[in-house]
Amino acid sequence: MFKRPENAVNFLKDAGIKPSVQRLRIYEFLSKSIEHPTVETIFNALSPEIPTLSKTTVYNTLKLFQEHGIIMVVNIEDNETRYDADTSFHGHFKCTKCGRVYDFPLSLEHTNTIGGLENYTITESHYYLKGICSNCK
Amino acid sequence: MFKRPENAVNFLKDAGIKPSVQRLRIYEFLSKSIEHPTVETIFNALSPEIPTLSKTTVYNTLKLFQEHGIIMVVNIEDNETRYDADTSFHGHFKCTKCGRVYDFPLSLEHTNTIGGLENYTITESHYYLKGICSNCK
DNA sequence: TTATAAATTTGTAATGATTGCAAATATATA
DNA sequence: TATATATTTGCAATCATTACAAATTTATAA
Repeated sequence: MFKRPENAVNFLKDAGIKPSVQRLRIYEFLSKSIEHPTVETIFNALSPEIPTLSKTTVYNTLKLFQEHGIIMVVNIEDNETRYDADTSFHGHFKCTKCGRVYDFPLSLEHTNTIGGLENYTITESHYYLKGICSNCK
Repeated sequence: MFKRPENAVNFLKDAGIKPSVQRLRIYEFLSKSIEHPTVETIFNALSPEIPTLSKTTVYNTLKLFQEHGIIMVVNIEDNETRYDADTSFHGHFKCTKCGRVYDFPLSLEHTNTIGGLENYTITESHYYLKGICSNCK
């Protein structure tokens, strides 16, 4: 289970990112969210608070976060890029009915028991499932 | 390891798809390919053989194949959608250096040992890794 | 075979997410 | 306080994908 940093300012600083208002709000929103929001969702959610916010800033900021390794990209549908503040090894389940994306735990054994990749360096691993969630049944 | 159907005409028919020239060539190309091609790649490869081929046809055909369950979408980068004729349970490894996408075997135990998804119906599972392949090291 | 209907393919225009870029603003430094 | 640097912003450009209607091909019925 993801434990979101209680002090986002220090968390960003520790990651080498200067905590501007925009960056802070975007990180906070993402770390509080359980829905794995898209750029659109983030932008719409923060626009009221930060009326001058630009969508380009959201893109820039998320890219910056990625480069510093504090968020990950969730690529399930080819037409919607989602973001996740939880960078630990875990899986995603997308319900094809309600569209929600859920997290689920995944043990590291999964990666370790993979054959056929001897001598490959693994830097990222992504696991996702699709189907119908219990709510929608 | 994927065993490509030796008779593509019958394979398409069995899947309920009328085997037009375009559909046949596209399926054949995809099933012979090990590179998990994009629409662009497929289009460029087949244009010489089928000079009137339209990119829209490639899109339409791949969507049709998906709907009939004979191909799967490989979504690793958010800006490149790839396709795979192998619909069996297996993983993908993308080398971030050379850009190639490799298959690797994955046992079904992986899916079965997942906790936290009791009462969820799973219809699709995708597993991919990123890193550096042995060739690039 | 020939006319007619249905399916498929095609080209072009529209859409929509993402990126490039340069101006504007804010922050840090001398 | 002036100057340099970093950040944000808005708008235009790009690029993959989709919508759509015309053109072509294939199947069906007379």
